[in-house]
Amino acid sequence: MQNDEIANAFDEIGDLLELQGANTFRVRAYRNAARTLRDLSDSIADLVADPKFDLDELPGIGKDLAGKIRTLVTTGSIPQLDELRAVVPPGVAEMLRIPGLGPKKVATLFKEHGIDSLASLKKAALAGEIAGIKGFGKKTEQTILANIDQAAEAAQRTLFAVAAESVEPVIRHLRARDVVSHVEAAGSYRRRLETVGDLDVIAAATDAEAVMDALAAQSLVEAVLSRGPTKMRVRLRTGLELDLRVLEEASYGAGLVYFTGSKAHNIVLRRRGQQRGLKVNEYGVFRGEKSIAGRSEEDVYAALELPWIPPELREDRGEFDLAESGTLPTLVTTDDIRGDLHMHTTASDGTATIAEMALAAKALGRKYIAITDHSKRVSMARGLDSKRLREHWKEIDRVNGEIQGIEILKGIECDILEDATMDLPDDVLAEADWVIAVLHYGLKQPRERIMKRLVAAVRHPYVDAIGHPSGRLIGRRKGADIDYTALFKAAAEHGVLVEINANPQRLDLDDVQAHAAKKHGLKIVIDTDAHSTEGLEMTQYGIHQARRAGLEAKDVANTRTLAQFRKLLVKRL
DNA sequence: GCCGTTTTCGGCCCGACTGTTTTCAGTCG
Repeated sequence: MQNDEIANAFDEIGDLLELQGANTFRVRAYRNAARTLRDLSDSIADLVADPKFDLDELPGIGKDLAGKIRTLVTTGSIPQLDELRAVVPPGVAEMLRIPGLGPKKVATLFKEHGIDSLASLKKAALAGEIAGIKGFGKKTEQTILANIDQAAEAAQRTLFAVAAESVEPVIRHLRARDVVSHVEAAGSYRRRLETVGDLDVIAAATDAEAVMDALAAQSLVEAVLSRGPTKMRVRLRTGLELDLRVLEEASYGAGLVYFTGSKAHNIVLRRRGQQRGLKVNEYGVFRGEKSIAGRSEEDVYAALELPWIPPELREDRGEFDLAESGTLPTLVTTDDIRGDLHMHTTASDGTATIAEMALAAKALGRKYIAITDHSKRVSMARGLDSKRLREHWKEIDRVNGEIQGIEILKGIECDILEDATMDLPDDVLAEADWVIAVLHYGLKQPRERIMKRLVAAVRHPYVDAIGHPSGRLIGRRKGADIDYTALFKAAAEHGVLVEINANPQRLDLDDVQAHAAKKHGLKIVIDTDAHSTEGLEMTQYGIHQARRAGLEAKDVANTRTLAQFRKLLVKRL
């Protein structure tokens, strides 16, 4: 059983308990536990099986929840969840997805009016029966009708790179206004999550109305959804919704902290404030009525006796311990990257030639690249067989001799076949400068077979790195079922690198696994997997993921010079 | 249901906005 499934079960218990009007702190305990489990790199099923490990050592997991995890892993179900499901039909929890309907209102609809699904809710709303219910009204009924059809679809999150195209023009537009002294995107966008739900923008200005007017006039804004004295929510033409919050300059830092989140990080900050007799909110840090910090983020953290914490680490996943002990990492940046070791050319499914890719990479400041076209198994992409690959490598040598200022390595993205053998013969792979082994096919194989393939590749004498390990496509395809602990142990033993693939749809390894890889002593390589010259600019997305994993430049192999990089390829020394 | 620098009970983060109310509950982030 995967960690996600266990976390989802706890989230579902939280939802169902909340609908029953359970104690809110009890509900929160289930949600906290779900978060802990979801952020865990180790397989929970393995931890359950490990007699030396106590589950209640995990944060937010006590005796009771530890028992429920064990029950779920060993029996496949939790009796409490089954009982809750029997009392609350599945359609009731689905109603929670409609904006404006929370647990209290949904409980009223279900218990007092027998509405138990989105379909029956829609019918009642169309018949005008909702407006008459106590606590409801005409507006609520209209909101339900306006949102119910899209609520039937799963909550959509937007890839970071796509969200950037919505929020950056808005930021530029507001920044150009005289009335605005500072403006910045906050929320999960600023934390560089791989996907964002909605956008948060925070501005410092004395005239909030003028800022909100400016936003309303921005060409991307389709509709104003709500507007108060300091806060406004709009829907953009791209479909994303955006919250704008306007604060005075003296509160800007506190507001930025508050709206950057994460929620879990903020809760720890405010609790920390409480322990020091301080109140922390979006206006500042207060001792009684008196504000003692708020102008900058650094002030706010300092008032809580902490150094400034980079947004990418603000998840309550250990950053407070690092901050307190003065051991926060100096996170890797795009400027640290010297090489790009995964890209395609017209030889397989890329759109640019070797020379075009090399010159574009050079223009971005790269000192070395590896050309890694597909191997023959990927026939759709015109993958290379031994003969074509050797010819391709000759061409690479020729171009390498012609272009100054960047070194081009002869590489290959070689498939690990379903039977755990490599797609190209050993004598060919031996001639490469650099071999990335990847799974493209058979991603749905059971964990045992997936691991057999990955471990075989790691042990192979000429494999230097494992590329996009899981093969996932965010929001579209679940990755292979991988035992990451076993993979990282094997990779460490054989001196194999693991990739963070910077393609915004992949970002594979993810932040949790990349952090775990670092703890296993592995070096990570951040590659674009570019299929065009423009694709070479995707390094930044991989950097985001690496920063969220807490990686420093020294943890990333391709921050090194080519000579130093080659020394990491122990199999080729 | 969890947890401990006010510790094994009694707390558990904080405020804006909306809609439905006549002073506030519910929802959201």
